[in-house]
Amino acid sequence: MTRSKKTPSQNISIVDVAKASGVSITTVSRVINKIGTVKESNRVKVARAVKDLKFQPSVFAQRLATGKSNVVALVIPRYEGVFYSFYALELIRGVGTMCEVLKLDLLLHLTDARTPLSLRGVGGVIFSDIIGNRAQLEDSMAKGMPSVVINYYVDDLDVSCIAIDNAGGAENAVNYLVELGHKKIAHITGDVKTQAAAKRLEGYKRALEKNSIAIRQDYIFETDYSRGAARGAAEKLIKAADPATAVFVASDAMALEVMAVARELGKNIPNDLSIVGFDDNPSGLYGPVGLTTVRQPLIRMAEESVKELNRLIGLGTKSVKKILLPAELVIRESCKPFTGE
Amino acid sequence: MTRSKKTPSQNISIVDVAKASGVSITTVSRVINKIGTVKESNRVKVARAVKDLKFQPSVFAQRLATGKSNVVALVIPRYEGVFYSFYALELIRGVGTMCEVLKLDLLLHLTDARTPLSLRGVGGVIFSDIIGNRAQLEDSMAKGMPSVVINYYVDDLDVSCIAIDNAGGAENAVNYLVELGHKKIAHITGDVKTQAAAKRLEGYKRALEKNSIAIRQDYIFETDYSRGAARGAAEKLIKAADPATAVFVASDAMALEVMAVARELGKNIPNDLSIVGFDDNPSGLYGPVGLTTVRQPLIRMAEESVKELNRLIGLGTKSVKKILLPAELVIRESCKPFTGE
DNA sequence: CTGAAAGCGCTAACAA
DNA sequence: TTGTTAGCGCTTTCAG
Repeated sequence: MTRSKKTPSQNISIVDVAKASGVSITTVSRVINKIGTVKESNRVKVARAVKDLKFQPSVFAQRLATGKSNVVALVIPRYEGVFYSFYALELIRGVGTMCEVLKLDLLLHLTDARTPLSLRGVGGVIFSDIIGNRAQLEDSMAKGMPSVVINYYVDDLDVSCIAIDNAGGAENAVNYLVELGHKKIAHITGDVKTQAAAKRLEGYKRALEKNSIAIRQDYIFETDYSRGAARGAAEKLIKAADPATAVFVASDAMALEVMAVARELGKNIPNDLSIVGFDDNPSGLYGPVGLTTVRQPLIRMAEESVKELNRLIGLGTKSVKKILLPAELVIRESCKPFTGE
Repeated sequence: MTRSKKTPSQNISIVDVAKASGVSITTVSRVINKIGTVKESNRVKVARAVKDLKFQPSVFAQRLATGKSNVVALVIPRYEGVFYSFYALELIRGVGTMCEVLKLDLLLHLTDARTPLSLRGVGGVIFSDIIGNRAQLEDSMAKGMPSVVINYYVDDLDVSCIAIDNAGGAENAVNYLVELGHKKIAHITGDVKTQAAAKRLEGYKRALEKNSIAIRQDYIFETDYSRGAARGAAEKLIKAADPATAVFVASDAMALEVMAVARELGKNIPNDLSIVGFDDNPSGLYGPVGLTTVRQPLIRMAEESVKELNRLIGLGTKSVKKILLPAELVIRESCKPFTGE
């Protein structure tokens, strides 16, 4: 069985197109790559042959010849809390969509932080968050690989990054509660191993300080972003001897759980407890009272990261950009002014 | 500026390794590809050179030379309801993890069903569901591309597929309700454009028929899998003149919404309404009463699909497998025997 | 404006 | 066991 033309487009190469259109392969290459210096009549001939033969250039040959790759690797730490989230899906959606637009190939790497990444054949890398896998980032940079980090603001490395202003967003949320008259404001954190959760906690503290409200350790509940942990925290929070009148929760998913617990314990939201979440997860819209929350531009962050990476790949240079996107408060119905004494 | 060795491993080629170890590139190639016919002493020499030089073969050159590609494309229709789900994330996680294990590259395609897929350089394709993009599947098959479809049982095409027994799972769920004594059993469907939702509806009807319970159109509420739609359906269902005593809901996310609505309307779960969901979404574990549901082995389905694709790619043949994975009932607290007259 | 020819880095007969 | 050599399909000088 000789290697015959089995499937159209499978074996059609630039040579076939060249023959069919009566020019050299060089000229065909020029047409493919839209290099202007081709006589119109030839361009048309080649174009028709390409159509007729359903020719699609081999990406491998192209990449081998040019040494360039338009593969974008998206690296997501296979970290329980992080991956199972609204965040992960939004991210993949944003990055995926922008890659389709820019004609980039998206390679997905779900990595345990330990194994070194295989970056062969990759043109650039997007690191989604940095959780224990800083070594992978540094490795990538050392290889001269265009890299951008998202959802993590990298201070001490010369790398492009795009993150959300988590501290600022948290501060807005808490300020809002303060303006409503609350003084006893609790915080249910996310997993503080993530920068996002750590920054939200930081913003919470800063807002209290600026408003001269003492920080009470018994009002801070550390969790891992899971609903189970949120439930536990909520129970403690509500049953406390001197309970808070408002709570800022590090994610909407958790905030919804807090709402549920409150209701089960006979509390009314927002009359007995004001709640602010973080994410602007559409789930927060349903349920009896809309969840007041902090909106993070996740899709935009994801899209920007692809654009930035594309810029870096194209440029070949190392000009680095650090972007912090604002997070904005979205007021719905889960907060009430504090009317106690 | 000449093209000098900028970064180690960037320009190291098989030639360098051959020189360093004093053998031909062929021998190096043999060592890389673990072809046995190499004298041990040479194998060691080459291995050391590879280590020292941090040589990593160029995947492009390899693929160009062999004509093979180990890139797996995962095609997910960019379809609102589908992508925003527990399902999508589990799927990506399962496929992603198995690809890392089998050393396959995972290419993610979020596609609108219209644009023809660019499959150049891809070794095989996994179609997640088929929603309006059957043409893409047929195209892929026509090109002789190893293809497998998941979450959609394809009857009429000679293609491997792995799906969940949605009809069977639904039947189990409804049978369980019948066994509990319920006669008025409603169903809130998912988006029946998806096969999964259609099959669940089918299973619901079949179970009723087998139990000689008349199917009532006013007990069937069609939705699009969204929480908003679930809410609307739940309100109608509960406020109906002759309300059902039990409901089988096509997804856990929706079932949770139904629970919430019921509570808001002063109903007690499970005393006033028994609820069964579908998915075994961990969210169903929290909340005051655990959600009885149908567990689908999503991760397993995802993993199997990669294995199957890998088999097809390796085999080169066209032996097709069609697998239906069982969906099992998980009993928790959201259902009670019917004690009415 | 065009084409010949030299690679890109690797694999796979085929000889030795 | 090993090495020689001919491609894989395309891009890119460099001469026309």
